[in-house]
Amino acid sequence: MGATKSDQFTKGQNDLASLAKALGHPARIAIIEYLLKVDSCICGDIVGVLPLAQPTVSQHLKELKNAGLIKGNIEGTAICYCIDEEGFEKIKSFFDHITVSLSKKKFDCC
Amino acid sequence: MGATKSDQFTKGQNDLASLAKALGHPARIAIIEYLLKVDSCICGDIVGVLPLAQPTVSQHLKELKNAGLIKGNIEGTAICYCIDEEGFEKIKSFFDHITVSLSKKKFDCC
DNA sequence: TTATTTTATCGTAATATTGCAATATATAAA
DNA sequence: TTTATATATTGCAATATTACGATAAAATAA
Repeated sequence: MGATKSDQFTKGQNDLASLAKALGHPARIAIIEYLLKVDSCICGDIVGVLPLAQPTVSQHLKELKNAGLIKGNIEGTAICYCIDEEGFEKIKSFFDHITVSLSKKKFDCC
Repeated sequence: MGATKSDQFTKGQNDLASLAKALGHPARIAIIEYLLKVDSCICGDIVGVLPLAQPTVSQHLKELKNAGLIKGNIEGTAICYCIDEEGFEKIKSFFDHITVSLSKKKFDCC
């Protein structure tokens, strides 16, 4: 035991959980916030911004990329990372759906 | 090492990460979807809906509750769980902020 | 009172995540 | 070519998560 029973849930549930999981670490939230703050998506200085060692940052970037939340291109000796709007669209539509449901129903019995 | 360096990040970053992390499991996504689907927030049959054992479901419910995404009241021999709108508001405002940022800037260089 | 029912907690095994030193890879500059 | 610079990968230790059987707790029903 111990492994998530992914095959027992729908693809939609697993996809959403993967996106949320990728955002479930303060370092990765910080990376996204930094990408939103800087004007360009060239961010060769991302390692210097975070309180973590270079391999650790590289790993977090990889996870965000795998989840479809950021995109990266080789740019000479540096890597150009930027927001992947597609991934964020998926999460946003989930929360928009929740907002609509909440406005229709009354969940104030608790 | 292996423990998350939470103290190196801001409270806002940690709070957001905690909320996202709580949604980072398909079973917890399934629980939220179920709560949105049923008309009432009385959900004594939540264990029967999920492909997991009762203690595991109880644990997932506890995590959602700790994260502030659901609320629970003792209701006789059953527990009444329902959506906690406050938690979802926090996440939604984060994604709304991202959407605004994305519409202002061009992240299409990658 | 003694069942019965429902949810929570404990204990533990299996697996996953986090973090970093060491090292590899790749491009640019000298 | 050699050197410098930047990012990726490997390997491993520390910690966290996931899942469930066993058991406890709490309220209702008989």
